Amino acid sequence: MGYGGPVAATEVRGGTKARVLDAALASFGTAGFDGTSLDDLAAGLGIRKQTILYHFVSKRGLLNAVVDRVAEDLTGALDRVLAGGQQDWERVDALVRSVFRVALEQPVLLGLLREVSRPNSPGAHRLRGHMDPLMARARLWIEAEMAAGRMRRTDAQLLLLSAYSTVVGVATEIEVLRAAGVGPTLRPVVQRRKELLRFLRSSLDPMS
Amino acid sequence: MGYGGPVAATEVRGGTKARVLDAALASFGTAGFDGTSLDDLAAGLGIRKQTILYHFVSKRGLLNAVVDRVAEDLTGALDRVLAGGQQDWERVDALVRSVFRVALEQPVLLGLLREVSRPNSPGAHRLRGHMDPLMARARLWIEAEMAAGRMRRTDAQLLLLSAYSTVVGVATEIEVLRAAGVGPTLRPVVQRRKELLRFLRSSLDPMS
DNA sequence: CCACTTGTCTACCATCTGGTAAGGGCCCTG
DNA sequence: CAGGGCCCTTACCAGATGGTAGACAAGTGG
Repeated sequence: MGYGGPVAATEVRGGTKARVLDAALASFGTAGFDGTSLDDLAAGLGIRKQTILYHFVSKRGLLNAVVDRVAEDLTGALDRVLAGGQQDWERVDALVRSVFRVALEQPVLLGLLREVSRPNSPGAHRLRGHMDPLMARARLWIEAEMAAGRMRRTDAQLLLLSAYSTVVGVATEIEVLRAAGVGPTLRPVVQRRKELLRFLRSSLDPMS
Repeated sequence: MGYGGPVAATEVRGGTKARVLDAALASFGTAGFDGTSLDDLAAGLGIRKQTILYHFVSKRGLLNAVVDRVAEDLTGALDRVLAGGQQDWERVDALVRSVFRVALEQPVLLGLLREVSRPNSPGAHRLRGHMDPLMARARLWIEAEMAAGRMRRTDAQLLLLSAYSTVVGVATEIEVLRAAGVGPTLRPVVQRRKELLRFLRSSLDPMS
């Protein structure tokens, strides 16, 4: 069967489940959920579709697992930043830079985020389950800062959502650029980061 | 059959073809190409799927027609602006405002644009066929302005692609906001427009 | 050594999909 | 009124899709 027979049955050659997860992330992020067939996905891994279903029960289950992993990656990166001791604006700056770093290191991750951000998309609900607490937490922090006079008063939620969609929009930008045959996409992405930081600063910095 | 029988055969009640086109635009833009089934689309219109295929030959044909219509709408709006006599920066400003106006009036249009901007997406190629000449035209104009010293020197193509993906990104933003239950989306979109204009101005205005 | 669990496979299925073939009502024109 | 084009329909199909059932190999623990 290509790779050399059934092998040791109990999860050898690098963890089938993890490999499926990676491939699914890439496929969902580029071809979309509907555009991904379990048969093709399995074939690409030298595996039968039923093996995928064994690990993830259903296609929806696979999507949920992928969403969970992505959310985990992102919140992990954010938590690591929050563990550092930055304050006020420095913290905002560090958070933004961290998210952009993750995004650049794993573009597929952004692709999935965009795919799943579409309303009525399966997985949108699942993603909200991860994002809502994060957003609420950030919102409370910002509002506390505003109350303490360390940040300027503004609509915290709208600010956060705007920042979020900027990040997701980076996925679109990367794809547009690649479609147009433009090579290294670093510069425009950095440009976006700069814009976002300026936007946040001009909205939050008490020194206008 | 629901709406009251076969009716006058020859295209009555508002033009079946146009109605299909509208519904397809909405469905492709929200559910995506793969996520749209001709049966469902037809059912939503009180029509049989074969009627759709009669008018558009195939699903791909339908997508192409939808892409063509969207491109037509956009280029039409742009041409109308270009017919006006603005010069230099005023022309850029008017073009950006025009595109954003169309985008706000027909959000579905943006949805499709985003869907189709995905590489490997069917329709991506078709869209490029419409966009490339537009882009080339804009690029030549900008470069002429730069040569004449009326605009600052910069990478025109990258600038245009960045502007384009900003507009497409608005679709993501609107969807994110709606998903979060935020009501009127006017303000953030205006914010994006402002950002884009500032970006263009700071890149192009010879008076730094 | 046997019972059990785990991971993968083969076989099969119901449903849905885009698409073809063919027919029929309606209008226009000769 | 006969013929043909236009619009939409019913009937049907081949292929792909997600999912179920069951077998089989290999490791694990008593």
